[in-house]
Amino acid sequence: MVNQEIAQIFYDIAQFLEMEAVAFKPYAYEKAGLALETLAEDVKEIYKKEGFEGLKKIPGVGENIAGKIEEYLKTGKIKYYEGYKKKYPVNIQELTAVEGVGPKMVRDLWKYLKIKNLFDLEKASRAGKIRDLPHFGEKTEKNILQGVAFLKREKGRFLLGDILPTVREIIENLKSLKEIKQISEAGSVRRRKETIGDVDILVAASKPSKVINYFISLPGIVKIWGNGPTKASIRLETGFDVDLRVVPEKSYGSALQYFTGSKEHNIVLRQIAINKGLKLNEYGLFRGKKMIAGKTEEEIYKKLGMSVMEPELRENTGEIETAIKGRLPKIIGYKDIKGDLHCHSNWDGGANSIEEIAQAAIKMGYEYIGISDHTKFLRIEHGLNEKQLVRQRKEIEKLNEKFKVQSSKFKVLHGCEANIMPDGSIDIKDEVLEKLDYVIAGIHSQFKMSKGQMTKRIITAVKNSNVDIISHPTGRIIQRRDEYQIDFDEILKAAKETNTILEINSFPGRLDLKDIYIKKAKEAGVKMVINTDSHHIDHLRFIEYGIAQARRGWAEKEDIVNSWQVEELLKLFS
DNA sequence: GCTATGGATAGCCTAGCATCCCAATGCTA
Repeated sequence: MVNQEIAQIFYDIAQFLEMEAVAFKPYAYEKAGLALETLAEDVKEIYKKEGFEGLKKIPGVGENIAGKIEEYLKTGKIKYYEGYKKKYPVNIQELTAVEGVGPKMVRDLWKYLKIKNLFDLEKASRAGKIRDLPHFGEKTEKNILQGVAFLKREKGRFLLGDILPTVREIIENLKSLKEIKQISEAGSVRRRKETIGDVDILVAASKPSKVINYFISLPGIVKIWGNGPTKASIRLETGFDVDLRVVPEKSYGSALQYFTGSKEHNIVLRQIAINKGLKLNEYGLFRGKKMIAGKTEEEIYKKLGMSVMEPELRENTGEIETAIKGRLPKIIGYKDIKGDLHCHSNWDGGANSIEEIAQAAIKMGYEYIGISDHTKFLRIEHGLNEKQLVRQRKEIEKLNEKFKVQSSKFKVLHGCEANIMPDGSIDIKDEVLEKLDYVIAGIHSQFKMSKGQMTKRIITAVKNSNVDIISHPTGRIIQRRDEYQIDFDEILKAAKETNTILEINSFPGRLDLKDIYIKKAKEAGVKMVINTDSHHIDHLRFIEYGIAQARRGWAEKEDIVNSWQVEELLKLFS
């Protein structure tokens, strides 16, 4: 999307301005970039419909920046930006991505050593050329070298699903210290963002130094970035960084609030505090020198005139205004899911039998489980044909009989994950689809179609009366594959008309739908289902990542059909 | 450069830590 391209340019401009130590403008460009990035509509469309004035309605976009957006839409270039690129022909994002390198350093590295990119930076630091520059030293050079090595190895961000288990382990480990009164993850982990830069852990403790010393001696640490009396930062051998911050108990709530973020959310909160004649920082909420709140997050939000909100909502995407009006949604809870409708069994090459999956689901406290194996087009995944689906149905019926005899209310539902062919048709005959409890349809081939074609393809599937659910609707794979070119609004319209459900796929690398689409679907009145797409019973636990994503998209129980009773669900499918 | 207030001007979130140089700056969160 063109939004992304322009946002990227604005981020670059912000960095160039930082290099020149220009006041306040960098913040303005960054803000505009962020607004574009999180904007659901295409700026091209906005400009087409509402022109220059429409651009100015985007928050953080005024006369000048709107002009630059217009210039880009018309010419594909922004002269102001081209000027800076000429003046500083450096890859600023790449260089500032190195831990410890910021715009001012980039400026000096360019000025003295003509360093343009990561390659130059690595070469110069290896050759020991950086240590002799003014305001640089041996230590800085060494840190830069390590930063470069890390960046080359990882792209710098990790999937939430790869990180959360380790974070929980660390927290459990720290809890063994009796000095620790309270502990929580904070930052993007607590907000359950789909990718995590680094991990923040917050502790309230009586003897901070003891906690810090224990923390920096945890197993699996490969590097200690720094440690002071109240904070420490380490890198684990798994590759990601963990920051620990220790605060006194009376400030735990304000520190948790502060370190949970997001940054944008906090900026607005601080502004609200200032408007009320107060000051908010990580130590508390103050009137003059008097602390009026800080022990809990609840009291801080309350004093600022709103109720406390779930961390997943804190992205400054309207949650503060909504909270002030007292209209925060009651978002779906982590225990609200009653069953998983997207599980692959050993019939299509998954790891477990249907009975094993059912038993695992019962253990998770589910009331039902849906078996949805691939269908015949996906030969590589051992997709089932019509005959096999009929045979599979018999096995499931037998299993359900068994549960009935055991007077268990648990139910196995029979579905499939059929393929949406390039023309939008489904690779299984209607008369077989009709006999299943439900049908999931998804795209597994030919991802690169034009926007018009792809939208039409999906809408054709949505309108098929046998199709109940569209799996991983946008097809993106985090850090690996972009979403398909689609007109999401059109798809929503069709889904609403036909009561078709969109999946929130919980697989850590998919999380598809993503949060802004979930919000849009909810607003459009389109129902969703949170599924894991399990190929092994160990994958069933991924459901929490899908739930997190749903929460980030403000979804409530009524929006998520597998938080419903099985009878309601079957009624919807029929 | 944006926003808010009022029609031109003020204000823009805040603090700890490391490094380099011995008080200030830059980076990060």
